[in-house]
Order: sequence, then structure tokens, then C-alpha cells
Amino acid sequence: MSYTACMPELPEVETIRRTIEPLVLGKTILEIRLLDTSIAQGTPERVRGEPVGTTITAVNRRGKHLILMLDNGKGLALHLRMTGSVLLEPPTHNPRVRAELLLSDDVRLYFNDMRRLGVMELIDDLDARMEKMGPEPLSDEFTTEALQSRLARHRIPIKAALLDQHIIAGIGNMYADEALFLSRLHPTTPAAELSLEQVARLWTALREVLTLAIANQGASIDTYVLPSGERGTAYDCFNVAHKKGAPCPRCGTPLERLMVRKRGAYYCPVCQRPDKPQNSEA
DNA sequence: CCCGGAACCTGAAGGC
DNA sequence: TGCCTTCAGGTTCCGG
Repeated sequence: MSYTACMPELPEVETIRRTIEPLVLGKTILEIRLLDTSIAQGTPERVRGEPVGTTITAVNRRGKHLILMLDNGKGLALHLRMTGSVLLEPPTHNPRVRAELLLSDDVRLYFNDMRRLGVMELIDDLDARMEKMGPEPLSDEFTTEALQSRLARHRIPIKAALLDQHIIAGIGNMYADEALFLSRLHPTTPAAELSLEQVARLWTALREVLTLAIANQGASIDTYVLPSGERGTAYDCFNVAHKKGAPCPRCGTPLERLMVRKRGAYYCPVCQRPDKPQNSEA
């Protein structure tokens, strides 16, 4: 069996945010070197030009976006997509540095990305942009009711709904699978058909899975590493994700993998039966 | 509006 | 051994 490709999701980006914020807070951006201009959203000139001279007032995360907040009210956003990483030193393994940020006090950030899917963008109106995204799953506004009302509008498989950043922010393939396992839901169940009780289980599972992963500094299955280059240990806590053939931690049945909307979905065929009797509310 | 599929990208892995 | 194809998945765009 092959374990490939895990990408930075909410816990991984949050780990990067927590690591770099104390290092870059209050620093001035001296220069942005775009070694690969194709990562720039909009024009490269704007991305590397406008932030120069501004000071970083905070490092935020919204979904999978890492956002350097600038003192001019704008945000310099990084999205790592599949294989991007933020490093404090130039990488020695697989060096594919796409951009370098030179800050005051000799602080430097390196944006490394083997594949070139990751992007850097200067966002003028942060509020408007972030409003288009679903709620933050660890925020107070993300209630069981909020999740229920959002899922009720979609008949797509629940696995696909969890991956849709407009419905809920920050969830990727790994943590969607982990949450569905904990809540004992089959990945192809139509989102709108979940009972209130099932949605409540899913809500709890999402919070547990993400919180535990953050505590473990993310999952380094493939290319993700901390800014220091060290590996996160969240994979050690996984029940099903990227574990096809391994015994289910709950019942011992070999875990399976099926395709849902062209995405691999790891699950237990016994604990997550598709046709469990639903709590129908007549 | 809702949904499915293609495209983007590159290294790993599998087939022949 | 080596070439060729397929796959991995976050996001956007396009078409039905």
C-alpha cells in the first residue's frame, strides 16, 4: 500500500502561524524576493512591491490561509496548497524556494514548494475575502446548529461537503476522514440527509480531531514540516487516514479506501456503514 | 444555484 | 533496467 501526499490543512497552518508569529511580530518587511513569479496572485510587482516598508502587526490564519497582517490594513496571504512549507532557514532537502521574505532584525522566511500550486497574494479587503469562506470550525460561532444549517443545503456526499471551503473552512482530506470515522458516518452519505444527532456527533468529532492535531503540531506524512524543519506527530494519532489495510482501532476490520469525487476516502466498512438506520424526523 | 469534471503541478510508484 | 502512465489532492474555472 502506498502512503502519499498529505497537505497542510488547518492544524498544519495553525502550527506554522503559532511558530512564526512571535518571530515576525513588529518586524518591517525589507524585501520580498519572488524566485518564481508564477506563485503571485495578481501581478508579481504588486505582491513584492506594496508590502515593502510595512510592519507586521499580527499573523492570522483563516481556513488554510496564513496571513501576515500589515500596518497598512492589508494582508499578505500564503496558501501552501499541496506541498508548500514555510521555513526559517533555507531548506537542505528538496530545495524549491519560490519566495524569500527579508524582515528587519535579520529575520527571514522561506516559502518552499516542490509543486508550484502554492500562492502568495496581497489582499486589500480582508473582510470581504474571508466572508466568502465557511466558518472556522474552532470558533465560537461554529455551533452544531451552524453546521446543521449549512449541511442541510447540500445533497453532495458529506465527505465532499467537509472539503468545500465555502461550507466549512480549513478541513482537508485527512481530517475529513478522521472526523467521519469518529462520528461513524459513511463518506458518501448525502450531507443534507444527516440527522441532528449525526450532525452533533460530526461537530464534536471535528473539534476533537483538529484540536488533537494542533496539539501534535500537524501531520508530517509527506512534505509538511514545521518552520524549524522538524516533523509534526499528528499522524501517530490517526485512526484511518492513509491507513488502508490496517485494522480498525474500534472493531479490527481492515480499513478500506474508496473514491469520493476523485478523492481518496479512508474508512472502516463496518463502523461506518452507509445504511445505518437514520433518525428520521417526520 | 447546484453539481461534476478538467486543469494546474511534479515526484513517486506501478505496469509492461 | 527503463520508459510510460497513473496517482496524490487544494483550488478554480467551466459546462450542463
